[in-house]
Amino acid sequence: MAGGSRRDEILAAAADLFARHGYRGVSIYDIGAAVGISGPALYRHFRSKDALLAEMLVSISATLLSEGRRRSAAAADAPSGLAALVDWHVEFALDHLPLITIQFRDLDSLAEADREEVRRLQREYVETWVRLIREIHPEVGEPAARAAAHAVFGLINSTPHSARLARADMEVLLRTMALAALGSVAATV
Amino acid sequence: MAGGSRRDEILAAAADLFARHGYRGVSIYDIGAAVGISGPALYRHFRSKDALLAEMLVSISATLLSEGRRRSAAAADAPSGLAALVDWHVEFALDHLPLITIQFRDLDSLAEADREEVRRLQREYVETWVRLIREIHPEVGEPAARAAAHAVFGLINSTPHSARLARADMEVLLRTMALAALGSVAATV
DNA sequence: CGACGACGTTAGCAGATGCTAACTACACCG
DNA sequence: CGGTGTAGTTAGCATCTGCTAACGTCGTCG
Repeated sequence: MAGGSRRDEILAAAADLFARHGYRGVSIYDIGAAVGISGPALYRHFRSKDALLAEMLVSISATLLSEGRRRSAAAADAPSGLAALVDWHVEFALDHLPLITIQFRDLDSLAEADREEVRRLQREYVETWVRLIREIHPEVGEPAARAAAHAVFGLINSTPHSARLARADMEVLLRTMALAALGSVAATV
Repeated sequence: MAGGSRRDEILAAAADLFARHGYRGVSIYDIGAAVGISGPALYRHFRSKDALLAEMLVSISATLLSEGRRRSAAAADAPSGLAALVDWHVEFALDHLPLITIQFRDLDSLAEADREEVRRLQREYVETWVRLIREIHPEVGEPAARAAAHAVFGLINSTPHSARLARADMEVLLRTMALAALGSVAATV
């Protein structure tokens, strides 16, 4: 059924608006106008404004996790697994710039249940990174590895704030910096 | 005059609330309640809710800039100047965790004029970094250096998302990763 | 053809929110 | 003692916003 096309159109428009003005800074009228319908027509496609955001955030974190697992598992050894994770995250961040912004800015606008679901997925994703980091640097403690993973996310997710570089150059720059940062972690023990 | 104490108390409480729920997720009643007064009493100290946020953001970026300039200028050469910037930014991020969150999440909630003022200060701060990066790596283009600076900000500003490490350890970890990331930039040309 | 389901419209309600108005309590000072 | 400025109170207005209700249109299909 191609009936999902309108839903997807709405999701994309909403993502763009949320990224620019924040979840609470966008009304359902704004979202409707962005796809050519007006206001409450959204409720033919989504149960609530919250549900729209929830679907967005859950799908982001689920995609990050499943594809991240797939790629790192396909690697021959730990270092190339970590490199695959870096490549995947960079690729995702550059392809879905608005979603990256939303995920770590509007997460708290979610209802308890959905927020927990997203947090769970994010935690598992982080654990994928942590496991590989500690496999490569066994002397690094788990909290330090987790903090390092978050730091690399921050580095890669900085895209929305710069993005004045050609995409290919940006890809190389972020990957290089991320790997260098990860490689330095062992020295901090 | 110690009359500024109430203002400062309000600013601190508001920063904390804004960081947790976002500017638009906090009402003036919430802020009032947080300092033991109720609602509209805030207007004895600030012209508007916007003005409160504006003062916060301008003061953050002004502090970052002026102290950043001071410390990097005091360094003997470019590499130690850049290291001084890293240290300063790490120190600030760890000391003012809520402010870091607010600055790059609620900037768009500001009125045109104030937002421009903050952006100007931020741009000048970034330029301080860019100049030093290019002095060390002359073969790196200006856009790449700027993107690299933003990436390092992202790395350091990841603090709010982790922070499970003892402060001293976090300081070392972030500084090491930031310097390693910066050192790798030349390899991307 | 007529029923129906999908998708859209406008009107309007209920609650939250920024801000003003009017008033009060009190410290300070000539 | 009376006047003044500071810092607080509550009541209430105007606006915005999420959401529901009631209704219209149209393609599909038994």
